[in-house]
Amino acid sequence: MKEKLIKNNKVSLLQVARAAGVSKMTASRVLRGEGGYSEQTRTLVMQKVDELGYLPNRLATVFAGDKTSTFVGVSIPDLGNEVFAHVLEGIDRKLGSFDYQSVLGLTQHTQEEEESWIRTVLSWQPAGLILTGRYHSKRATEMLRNAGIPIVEIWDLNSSPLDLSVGINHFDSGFDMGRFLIGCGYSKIGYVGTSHDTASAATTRLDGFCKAVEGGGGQVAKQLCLHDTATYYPGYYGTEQLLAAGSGIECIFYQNDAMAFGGLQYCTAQGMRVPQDIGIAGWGDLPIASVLDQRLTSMHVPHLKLGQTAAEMMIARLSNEPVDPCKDIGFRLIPGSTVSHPTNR
Amino acid sequence: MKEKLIKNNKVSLLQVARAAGVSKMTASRVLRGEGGYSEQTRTLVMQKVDELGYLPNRLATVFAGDKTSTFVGVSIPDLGNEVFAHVLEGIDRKLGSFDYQSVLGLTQHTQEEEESWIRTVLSWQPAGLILTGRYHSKRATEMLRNAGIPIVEIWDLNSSPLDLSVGINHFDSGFDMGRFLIGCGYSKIGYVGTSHDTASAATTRLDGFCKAVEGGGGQVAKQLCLHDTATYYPGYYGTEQLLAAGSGIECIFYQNDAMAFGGLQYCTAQGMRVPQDIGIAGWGDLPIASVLDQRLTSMHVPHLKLGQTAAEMMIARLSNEPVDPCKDIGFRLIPGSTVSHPTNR
DNA sequence: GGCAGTTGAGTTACCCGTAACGTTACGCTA
DNA sequence: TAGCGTAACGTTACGGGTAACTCAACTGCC
Repeated sequence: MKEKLIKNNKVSLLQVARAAGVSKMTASRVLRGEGGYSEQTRTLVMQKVDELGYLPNRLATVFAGDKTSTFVGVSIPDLGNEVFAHVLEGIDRKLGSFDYQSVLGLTQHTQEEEESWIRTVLSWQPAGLILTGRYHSKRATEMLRNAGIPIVEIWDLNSSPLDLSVGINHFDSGFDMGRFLIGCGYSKIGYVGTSHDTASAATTRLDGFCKAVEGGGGQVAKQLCLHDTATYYPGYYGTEQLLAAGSGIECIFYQNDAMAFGGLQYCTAQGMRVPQDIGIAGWGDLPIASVLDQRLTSMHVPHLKLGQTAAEMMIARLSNEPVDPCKDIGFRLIPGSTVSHPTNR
Repeated sequence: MKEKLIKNNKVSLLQVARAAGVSKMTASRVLRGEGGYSEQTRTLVMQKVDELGYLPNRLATVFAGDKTSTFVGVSIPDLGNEVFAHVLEGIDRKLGSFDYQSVLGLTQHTQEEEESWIRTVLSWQPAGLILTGRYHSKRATEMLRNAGIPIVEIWDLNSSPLDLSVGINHFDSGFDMGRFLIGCGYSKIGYVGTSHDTASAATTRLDGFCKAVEGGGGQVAKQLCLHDTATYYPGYYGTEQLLAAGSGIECIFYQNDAMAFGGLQYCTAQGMRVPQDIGIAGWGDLPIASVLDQRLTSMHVPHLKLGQTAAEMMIARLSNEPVDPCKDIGFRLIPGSTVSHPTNR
């Protein structure tokens, strides 16, 4: 790119104004359409804008006005997990329609990554932040409190959020699934997931699940937390590992539907019948479930809507409209046919 | 947030300097660690930084230095399609490790969205742009040329890029798949996809595919381009539509593996055997393929690596290192077992 | 003819950090 | 003790746009 040589070819407002034979201020007024100029002047200025290919410098605007930008920082653990890709899609589409831009941060499920990302992104004077999860490092929390900008914590419902929160109660969703599986007559149940972090929604879910199972007289015979991403293949080999011990597990609960599908495939490949020989339950109700010949037992969570809602709350706050600080987006159990229902017995 | 009332609580360098009893410049030098101060001064300034919770304002830095920011604009068509989620993940991880941030733009496959996003994002003085696809509106192209920043066009390999390009030759990948299927002995082949845009990689792929099939004496009997997202369920019902006509189609090529899996499920549900009764070929080699009991015929494309490479090229350019302007990331045909091979006949 | 009101345009200060240069103070040498 | 070098720090200008203010020219009305 030879243009780099002329790197100061950025056309500024002053140059437009000069070309049009007016002052910087007049040009600025025309650009902002706030009146105080003649139609003739307007036409002339706009013509020069076109001719010179002037693009406003928003940094200068923010800088001058002591305002915030139109950036919204969005932290997401990872995109290999379809769930979060959908959440992000919901966020960015909604933000975009209000002329805000997402500044992405993939925090890889670690608080250190999150803290360092928060520090960086705050230095860009964002209009607000949307963070996945409710657990942040001490220094991060401090920075967030002092930032003086709207903050939406998503995914994990937080009854005492830093500012705003939208998500679901993961403990309850795990609990409900546990109770449901107990109700189906299972007593020895396994779990396959990937989270090895105590401060994560998946862990909270598992806690709720265990509580319900144990409270219902069952037993979470084995919990497998793989060091891997929560997708198909880990579900497959995780199931293999889980069942290898031969501990008489009757049903497996997975961290999400992708893993559950992996597990389903493993079981089928081994000649096991689902649900007669083993029960399979997923979580999240991912799109893949729509084409399986069995309805996967799962927990429906409106991912896209969750993202949209987070963005809407952010925008409401930015527009100084009243916002309910805590929003439970809800979940819904899908009984499906990959576990055996008592009525079928 | 009551803090909004004190919205000017932003601590500036001047305040730190005053608190430490030094000049702004001294404080600045300490912060940048470029020497020219005593150890005593350094300690004092850093202490005040901590006390006051000072966070640098990077807008001011960029503004002052006439430099570019550490933003990289990244345009992606949509995230519902797993393929692009992986590409984005590759990009953001790599950029992040070099302290650059992605500013996301979901362009929904339209040039108008892209143009408007480019205009906005350029006004933030990004360090560079990564764009999906090689087709841009006239005005967008103009803006990009005048921007004077590195631009990486990804996905669709572009032999004469605006600046840099990395991707694959979609025509060839379609052509290879077409030739392969013809070699398998198929002659009446169908296609199911979602793209209704002539300026898209999927369309280019289909063109290559048709050319190979027709050149090989076969026939692309029916092409279905749904107005939907390229995921599982459209693959399912698209297959239903395609086969409803009863035109004797022997094999179906899909826009990607997710759609192919949807199609596979439809066919199986209808009692058809794959590949004996019908052949199924996908594209992209998505993770789901790793757990199917049949190896899905597909085209492997290193999505994550594509994203990483794009980010690496961007960083090289930004560091003034030499970069090969065109990089073919390549693809690899996966014969799989969902089409009947001549050797098996 | 004088004055208020309107319209267009110019002036200045400011936002925050950085580069370039100017100033001060101190220690060393002759 | 004058002279000089240099470490340490201060001062100033700048960048692009905005807000608030001033100023000039022209209109219309009494």
